[in-house]
Amino acid sequence: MILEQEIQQTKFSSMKQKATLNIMFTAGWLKCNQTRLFKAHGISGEQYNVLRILRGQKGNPIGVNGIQERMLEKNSNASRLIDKLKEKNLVERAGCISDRRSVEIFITEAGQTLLQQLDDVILDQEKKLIRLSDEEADQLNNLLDKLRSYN
Amino acid sequence: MILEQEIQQTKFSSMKQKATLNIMFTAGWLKCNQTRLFKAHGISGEQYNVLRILRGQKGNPIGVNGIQERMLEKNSNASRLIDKLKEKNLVERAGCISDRRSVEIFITEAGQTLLQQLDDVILDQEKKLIRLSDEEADQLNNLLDKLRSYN
DNA sequence: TTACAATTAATGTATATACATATGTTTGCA
DNA sequence: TGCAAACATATGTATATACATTAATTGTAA
Repeated sequence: MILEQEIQQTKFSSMKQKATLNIMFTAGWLKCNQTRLFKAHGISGEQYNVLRILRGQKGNPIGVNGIQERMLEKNSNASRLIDKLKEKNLVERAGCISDRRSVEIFITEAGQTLLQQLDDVILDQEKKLIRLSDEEADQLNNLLDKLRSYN
Repeated sequence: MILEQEIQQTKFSSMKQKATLNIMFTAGWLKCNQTRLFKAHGISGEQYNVLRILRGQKGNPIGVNGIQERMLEKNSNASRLIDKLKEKNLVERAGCISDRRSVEIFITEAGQTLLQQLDDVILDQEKKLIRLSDEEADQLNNLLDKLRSYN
């Protein structure tokens, strides 16, 4: 369905306004679809995001701040998300010796295992959900990058 | 900045995965920028969204369900958002006579005034924020619509 | 007409976002 | 050295999202 039908709005003040709504609507749609998958595995979308960031570190230490910077939602609260993940034994905290303000976070074996289980499921869902060719997806990526090209 | 720099991730499992992250990241970025504007006027982004839907009705009655359907975030909670708007006298509720389960929601004069104040500010911000030509914005809209073209 | 499913909205609970503030630690510079 | 500013993280509060459940009303089929 085109955006007009989805949100039942026929006119937009500008092409940019329509693009704004379209991006937000599509993001909500994607998130909604993914949430169900994550939930089935006992974590939330943002918790998954944190786990992926930690895996991407390949064992290199990263602090709460570093995680926050890499997150999709900049205003999320890494500190509390890490708490939740620790309760489930998916991550570990370790005080940093060289800077005692900082806390280093690592993904546990259990965390790695969970991510591995999710990898295929997520890719599969994305493949089904996103009705674009690789070429079109690439175009879309370029347009989004350009959209945000503040200086 | 391109997505890779923004979220400091260099490799993606697929073009579609990258597009997913890019859409979510860009939506978060747009939302974050708009939130500040709304806050300055005492409402939240989703409250603004509800007000816009009501204005779009041009006086035609719409129930809580109808609003929910038109919202960008399908899992939001229109009932409670309307509560908040009512507290600020931006909307009114009226019991529906033909169906006593239903409640009809209308935007008040104060709500209209607030929207009018916000209209220009929002458009202006979008104009500054979104670094695309109208043609590119149109392309983006088409790609997003196609992306979601489930049957 | 009654019984039951469908609907409409409200509410309850857990989690997340948005933003301000607090606490402890480090750094830079007078 | 001493002290203010900057920094890293945690916490507090209000709002929103995600989803299940409740309560009232309506539609419908036996």
